[in-house]
Amino acid sequence: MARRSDHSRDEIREMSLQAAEQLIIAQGYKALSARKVASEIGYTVGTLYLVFKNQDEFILHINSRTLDELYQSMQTVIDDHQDAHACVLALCRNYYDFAAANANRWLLIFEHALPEDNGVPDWYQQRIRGGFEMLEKLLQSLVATHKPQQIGTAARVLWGSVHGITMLAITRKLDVVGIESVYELIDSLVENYLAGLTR
Amino acid sequence: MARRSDHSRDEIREMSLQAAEQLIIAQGYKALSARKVASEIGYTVGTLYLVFKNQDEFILHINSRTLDELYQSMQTVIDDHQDAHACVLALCRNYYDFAAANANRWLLIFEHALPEDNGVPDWYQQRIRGGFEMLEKLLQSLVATHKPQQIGTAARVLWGSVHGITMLAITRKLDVVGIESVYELIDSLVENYLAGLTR
DNA sequence: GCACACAATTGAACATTGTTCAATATTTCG
DNA sequence: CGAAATATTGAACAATGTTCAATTGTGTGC
Repeated sequence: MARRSDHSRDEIREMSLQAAEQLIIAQGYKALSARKVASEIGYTVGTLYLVFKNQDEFILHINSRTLDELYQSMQTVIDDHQDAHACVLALCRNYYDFAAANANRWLLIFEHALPEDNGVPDWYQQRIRGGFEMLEKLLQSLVATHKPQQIGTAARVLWGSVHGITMLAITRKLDVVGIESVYELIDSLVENYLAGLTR
Repeated sequence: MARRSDHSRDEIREMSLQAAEQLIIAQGYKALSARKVASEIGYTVGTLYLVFKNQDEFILHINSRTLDELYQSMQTVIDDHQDAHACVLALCRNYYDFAAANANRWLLIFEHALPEDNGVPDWYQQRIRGGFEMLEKLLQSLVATHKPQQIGTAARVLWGSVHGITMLAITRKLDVVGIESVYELIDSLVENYLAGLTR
């Protein structure tokens, strides 16, 4: 039996999350199970329930870490660009790149959510808001003449659209095979939508 | 015991699919289970496996029926509009309306798909293609000067974008509560993207 | 009408899942 | 060193998808 001082609660949390991520990366979210994670970190199921309330909360934390990584990669893109227009385009491509490179973890974020999900905790709702705010700042300098509300709308349209194209592309529902690359779709969206906005 | 002549295989298929749809509509896709469906139609689990290969195939048929309904509603919209521009806009709104009105069944279409899904049967892949073709025809008359490949791209961009906005709206990930309605987002997408295309 | 063969249907069985919690092992403290 | 506190276990429960030998109903040939 593992001794109680071998690892702190936080260490067990961290180990569990890492083990879960490895499982998901390697075999997809359906392969995730409490027993597998527990045995991977050298503990048993019961211990996991000391540290996470239940599987929902566990997955919420996994998703939160994935979102953190995504936002971090977005920040890098923002830091690398002077021109706002080029930056928006790069950000949208980056969203697809991230999703493609981390498909299984990224999919978990959306497989898990239910329509009746009123119970999503505040800290998670905040995480979601984070992405929009980055985009809103950029759009603000791009279409300076627009009202804040219009910019909020534009940010949501772009975010949702790129998300949709990415989602369908990754789950192979776009009926696109090599002919048009996903970049082409994203570029078409961004260029034409922004052109329409600033017309 | 139900007698063997009480229902044909096709009747059992139909009854199973209807029972499953009721379950999903009422309680979401997670409430779907072979035993529940079986007991609902007055048979037992084993019978279901005479009629469907496994749960994956079962869900595929449920989704196929949902897609049929969606396409049917799209066809109605198309028949009701003369003007191509207005028709595209109405179609996009219709996509959200359908998804909102049939949230649980519509979500199942996307919860179920995996990235490694090479094994999606042809007849299902064809069903997916159906949506694009409707949109492509419309866009053809709208941006007649464009090459067929560009129209294919535009159809995929619009489809994916509306899908993404709809998905995030329905799963409450758009951080939009009343302020901007989803129609506003869809209208903004369609008007500005089409304006960009025809500029 | 009866027995036999065939086919439809069952439901027990298996492995696996999330989750709980009394029992146990280990550490800490007086 | 003994006792109290706490960390950890793992058996137990209900539910899942899936299989398949056993059973039961039906139709056919005599």
